Amino acid sequence: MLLRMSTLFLRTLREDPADAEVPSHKLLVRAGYVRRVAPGIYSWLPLGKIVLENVARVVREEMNAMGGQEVLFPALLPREYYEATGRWTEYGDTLFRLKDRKGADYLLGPTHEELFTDLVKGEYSSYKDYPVVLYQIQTKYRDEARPRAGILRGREFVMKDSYSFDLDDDGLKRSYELHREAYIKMFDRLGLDYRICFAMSGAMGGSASEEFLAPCPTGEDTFVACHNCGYAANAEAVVTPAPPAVTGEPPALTLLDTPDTPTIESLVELVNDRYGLGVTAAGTLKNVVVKVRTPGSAETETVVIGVPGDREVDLKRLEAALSPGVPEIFEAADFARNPGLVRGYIGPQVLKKLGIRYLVDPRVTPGSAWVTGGNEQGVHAAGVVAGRDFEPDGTVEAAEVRAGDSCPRCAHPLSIDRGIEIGHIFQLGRKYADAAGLDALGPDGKPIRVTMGSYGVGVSRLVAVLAEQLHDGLGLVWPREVAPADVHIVGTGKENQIEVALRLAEELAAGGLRVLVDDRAGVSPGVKFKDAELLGVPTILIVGRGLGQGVVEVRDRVTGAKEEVPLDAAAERVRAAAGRAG
RNA sequence: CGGGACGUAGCGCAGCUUGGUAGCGCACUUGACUGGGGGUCAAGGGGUCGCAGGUUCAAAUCCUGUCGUCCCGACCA
Repeated sequence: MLLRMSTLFLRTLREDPADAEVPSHKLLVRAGYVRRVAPGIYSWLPLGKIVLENVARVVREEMNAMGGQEVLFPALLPREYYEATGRWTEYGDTLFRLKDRKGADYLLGPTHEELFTDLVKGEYSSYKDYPVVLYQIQTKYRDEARPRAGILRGREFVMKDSYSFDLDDDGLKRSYELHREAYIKMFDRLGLDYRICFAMSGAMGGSASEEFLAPCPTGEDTFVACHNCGYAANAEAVVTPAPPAVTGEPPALTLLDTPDTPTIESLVELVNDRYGLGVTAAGTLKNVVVKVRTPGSAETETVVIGVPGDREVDLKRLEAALSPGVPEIFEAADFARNPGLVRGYIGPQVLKKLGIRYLVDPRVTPGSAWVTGGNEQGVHAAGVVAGRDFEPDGTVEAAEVRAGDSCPRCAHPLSIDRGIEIGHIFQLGRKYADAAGLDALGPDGKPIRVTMGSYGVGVSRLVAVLAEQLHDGLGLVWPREVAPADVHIVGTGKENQIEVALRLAEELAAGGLRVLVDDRAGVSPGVKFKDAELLGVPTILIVGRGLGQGVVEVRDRVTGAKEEVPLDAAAERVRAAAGRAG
């Protein structure tokens, strides 16, 4: 492959685009890899397209190696497929919907569980056909509430999604493990820094699930990690270790006169000043009211969430815990309709009487005593004991996770970081097979319900994540496997440098190397160097002022190391750098 | 959904307060110089000032509406 800068469709930008915040977005636009078309929708220009294809190639190779077979479904889908599984309604506003000329409902696929399931059902009917793994690399559409960060979180993106079909749970586990290993191989090949985290299976239903997160300050996902036992989990999936139940004589319930205590801090201060109780914020029980909406239904259920007062409710965690229900804010009008709930002074003592479901943080163990609302303006209560003064309807993981919280596995303090989800694997189970009636005929002539796994990799997102993790002050720094070229040859000078650069380029390209050569006439050396650094090809070969002495310069984009090499040894030197010696 | 900011050349921005000739940098074209760090000089091309309505002799500028984009927030009892 030989790309000539003199004719390449490329324009680099000196300035950052105004709408870019994160490094990957700025650099991919500046380096001429992508251009914005609409919010969350981008065009891939020649160099960007090459990188995208390279990432897809790595993903494809590893999928094929683990036994996956590639298919391709349409992005444009009729409503009926998503009707059967209830996702036409469950998916909500995130689904891109459209109508054809007859007024029939269509959608742009956000994922393709239904299609895969239906395809297998149509073709396979015997237990002898299983197991099978199918995948596709395809454009997906999600009408995100707020697309942001350029390629990192778009409304149109390329994703590899695969599905495994097995006859029993052991088979599913095996398929899941195979994917896990394939993902490890592909992400290692891409040179990424990533963590495998326990995850929630979310709206997809199902059980075991892990996310591959690339640590990154601009990441949208929060995850915890234990440096003692290796436990790592998405914040939404972190399990709070429950302290043991409290035994012994419970304190008496007493009402406290607490005017003007709108915040937990003010409450703690006043209670300690006035009553000398010595409570901390963690000893108070904060009760948050939400409305929980079932997707596709107009009905909402009022639910009260109880968390220790020193912690906020993490809406993402709550949402994950209540899924597929969607929690909504309880507004003033809602309080007006529920006079039993006294804003700012809610205590769980009355909830049973009001018929309101009460879910508590796991720290609220049986027998534990709390300072909480007195259900009357200006009144709180102390010695409110779980199991005696109120009975929770269940526990919920809704409280925020903090650095230093105990690891659920070994009790070591957890660290907390941000990351970008690049892959997700999970054991779907039989949800979609049930919806589609996907059975295999067993050896005994009886149907076996198939069990499925679902596995995703954000292909276009990986391009942005690589840019995010691998760049410096000068520009992009691609790992060789996905770089737009193996070598970027710069010809600069007014003698015959460009001619020599082109000759070298042709020689290397003929030998199978992917070559980008800067053969632009009348462009100053500074500009060419800056462009080379911005574009991020791993090896830069400069044919410049040294040519008179018969030497050229080889630079390593990653380390910045420079080396003078005789002209006739240059090709061999570049091949060695590209791992293609000989 | 809520809050904030912004829509002026392909990109980044000024001009708007105080109405009257649409400007700067990058990019682009031509020429000369320069030739190892986004170089210099000169001459150019490129604009329905988001859209609609209004005020006015006159609107990028003032008023009303509308559309769009970006950022922040999404709950603190």
